[in-house]
Amino acid sequence: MHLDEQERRRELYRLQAMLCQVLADPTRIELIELLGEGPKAVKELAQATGQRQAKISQHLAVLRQRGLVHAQRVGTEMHYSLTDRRILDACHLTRELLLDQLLRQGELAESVLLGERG
Amino acid sequence: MHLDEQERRRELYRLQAMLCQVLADPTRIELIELLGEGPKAVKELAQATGQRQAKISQHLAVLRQRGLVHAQRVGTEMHYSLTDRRILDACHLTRELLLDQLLRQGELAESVLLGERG
DNA sequence: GCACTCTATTCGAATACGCGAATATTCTAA
DNA sequence: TTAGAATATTCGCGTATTCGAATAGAGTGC
Repeated sequence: MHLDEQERRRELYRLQAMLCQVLADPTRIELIELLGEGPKAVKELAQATGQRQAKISQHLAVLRQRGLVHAQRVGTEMHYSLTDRRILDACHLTRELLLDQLLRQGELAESVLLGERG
Repeated sequence: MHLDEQERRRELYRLQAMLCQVLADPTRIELIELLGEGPKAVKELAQATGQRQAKISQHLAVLRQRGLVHAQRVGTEMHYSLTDRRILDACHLTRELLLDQLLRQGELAESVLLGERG
């Protein structure tokens, strides 16, 4: 299989979209943030997030399949950790973007309110 | 409505997930990259991506609704541009992550092959 | 072996998404 | 006002995702 430049670029976009899809879930984002503090067992994660264990395992499976986290058995527990701490950077960058958006929207809302008053 | 610390954080995760969802489509990523070069008309974007106009408009609508791009009418054309160039940074960071993942997987594949041979 | 803990998977239903096709809207020019 | 170009929207279908509920492993200790 030989791909020309454009096809290669589009294939990359496709994979990148799949990666973003993994980050497109609030529970998974929270898991990534928690694992940013260090390795944690599933039970801990379930407790910290307040979600059912099955749900956490499901999301961890997604993160695992996409290679974002790594699992290691310790007795009966599974300890999960991030495979690459830059995953956190990506999360934080998108969060910054989000906060700026919210700020802008806030300004917009404010100006709208001012406009209504004027 | 008053939210405690944890609820506020989870609300932020929810919004962040929505933002990532927008980035979780190859066509939209390509549009963002193209708009990174400067403002472009819908027709140009359709041409550059090789996709039908309706599809491009649909994706632009998503980007617009989420505030990632801004549209300006010029005659009969609509010129789209990025509202914040850091959207590009976010895309590039996730792409770096992806490339490293692919590299690691390549190394893994290589070691598996070596293992098979050994 | 059995009981217990921790974790993973499967299933089904509800919801959300992406797409093509068709249609509608908006502007320009004559 | 009619034609035509550029863009937007709607609709319907196939598919993917998420969740809870239930169930299945896997490891430990007795």
